[in-house]
Amino acid sequence: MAEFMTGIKRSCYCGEPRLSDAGKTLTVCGWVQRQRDLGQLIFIDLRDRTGILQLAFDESTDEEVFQKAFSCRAEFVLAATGVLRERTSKNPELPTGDVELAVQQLRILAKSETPPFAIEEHSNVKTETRLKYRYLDLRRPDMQRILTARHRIAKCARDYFDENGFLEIETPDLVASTPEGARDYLVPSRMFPGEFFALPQSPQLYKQLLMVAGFDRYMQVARCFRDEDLRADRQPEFTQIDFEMSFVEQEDVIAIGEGFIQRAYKEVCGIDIPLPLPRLTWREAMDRFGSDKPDLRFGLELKDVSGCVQNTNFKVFSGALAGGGSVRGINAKGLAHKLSRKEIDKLGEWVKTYGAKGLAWTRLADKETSSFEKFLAPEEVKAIRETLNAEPGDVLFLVASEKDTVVFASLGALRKEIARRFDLIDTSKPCLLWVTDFPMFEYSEEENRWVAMHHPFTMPNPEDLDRLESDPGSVRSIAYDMVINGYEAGGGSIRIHDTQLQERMLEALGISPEQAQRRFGFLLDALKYGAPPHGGMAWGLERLVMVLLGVEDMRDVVAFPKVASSADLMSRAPSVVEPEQLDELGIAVKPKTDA
RNA sequence: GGCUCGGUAGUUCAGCUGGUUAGAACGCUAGCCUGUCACGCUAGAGGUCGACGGUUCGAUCCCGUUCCGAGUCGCCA
Repeated sequence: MAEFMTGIKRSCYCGEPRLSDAGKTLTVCGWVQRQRDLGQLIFIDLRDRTGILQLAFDESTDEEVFQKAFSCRAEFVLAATGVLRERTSKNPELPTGDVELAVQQLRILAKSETPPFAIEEHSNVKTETRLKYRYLDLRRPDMQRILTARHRIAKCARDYFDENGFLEIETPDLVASTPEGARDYLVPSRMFPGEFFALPQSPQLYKQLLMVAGFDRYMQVARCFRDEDLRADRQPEFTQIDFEMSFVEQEDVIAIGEGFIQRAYKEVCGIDIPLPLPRLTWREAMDRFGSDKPDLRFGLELKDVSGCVQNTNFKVFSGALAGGGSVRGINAKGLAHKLSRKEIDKLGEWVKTYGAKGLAWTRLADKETSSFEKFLAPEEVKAIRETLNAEPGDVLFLVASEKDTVVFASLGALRKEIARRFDLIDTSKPCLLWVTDFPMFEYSEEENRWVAMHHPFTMPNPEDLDRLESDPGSVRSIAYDMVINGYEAGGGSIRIHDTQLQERMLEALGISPEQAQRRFGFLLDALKYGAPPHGGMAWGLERLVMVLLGVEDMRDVVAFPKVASSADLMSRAPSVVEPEQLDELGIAVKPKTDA
């Protein structure tokens, strides 16, 4: 039978008592980390979210209390009252290691079954088991630390934006579905059978409406939902630190954004981030790093060698150039003796997953070997080597494709892989930057049309406006991403606040006025009633926690995360529902068909 | 949807070319122990080798299907 808290009150956390508190009568509550039974002497390490305190039971302990201590097992929940005293043998490993509680009263508030895994730091238990018993996993000190830091980052955001005149305003979680962008999670409507709400992918439309409504500085810690496949750094439900402001241009938003991240690093990590943050245009980021979220903590920059093989007879290269693509390469400096022929071949197979047809390479070891130089004229080889600054001991990697996107994706990934494999990343300090001047559109092969790279409400660069219809691919937008250590930590844009321009944009995207009216007519209407120039940005809170704490699995920064199939292993969601529930919603579920 | 990897005791793992009774560590249970702190010592319990089917005299091992998990490509305005 469990005991209760009747008549007792916790006086402090387990991690708090110090030698200076010796002699005080304390009551602590927590979980049994470990019980050590030495016969006539029992020690119990009691744990709560602040730390561990040793409880001591000896010949001075009441027999009944001693018997209770004897029966304690891992994860029992205790309340212990006693006198804090100096230890005879101290434990320098523990902040409370100079003292122990000589227990006079002990209540077993709850017993516990033997936990499926030990509740301790750095536990080496597979994700599946941890997630099934997430409430136990979260008892571990590292998880408690992460969620505490997550709270502090969110609080820091609220403080910072509050101090800068922003109001936190909640936008709805049941919204209209907008097929642009990610797949929506749908919620059936009971009142309108056959109709659906969507869960928001972001508060985008609503925060723009708040600008029209005159709340010229808004922020929100907003829950967002995207029904897409998961990754180690992607969950289907996540949180954005979102803000929007009126009467501003890009520089104003960037200044506010930088200010927040500087403060978050200071408050959470104690790290000073110098401002302003460095910037790269999207073009430069792609050309030099093959990525719109480049990790600048290491080199291995891409070089365009198309010019060196302009008139080459080598069909792989000439074909790529003729098709409108390029030939680019990176120089894995000094790695010739660390990268075997076999490993290079494996990398060649690996880049194919990014659409590359292959990987051309030259290994400048004692004996030079190359997969492609024999097909080139000597002056072409010379030019390539010069462009890549090739020296003995280097390995050169080249990718040619008719599509620049393939060249960038392959080399960008290869660059990261080599850095990771050979430990070339300087992790001593974080690397933050802005990537600006994103293209307005990207061509969707799937849909056979231009789609908005950011979203359809993004302001095009006024300098490029005349090419909106004639050459959409060349139009830049007033959009910017904040990149931290190679993660897209946040992003935003200046929005279109002019009705005519917004209509022109939708037309360029191939969205008919009727479609537009149906999907986000309320925003288009609102723009007609005096919309101020506005813009903003949002960070992924989970990404921020990951990058600030150096955590690599997003599940570790979410209290109750989903697994790759987007299921919850603990609650077993999603689950089938009662036929009555479906009836009420007017929904018939298609029976599973055998493949 | 594609590709790759994994599933063996409560946990983390080992298990050779298919062969008698599937092992280790930690954990767990019991006993002993007055200064431990990853206590120590002694003894013990604990297995549908993810599931189903096939090949075989014989399958944890080989084959097929399937379930679950991980990574990744596609996807993620």
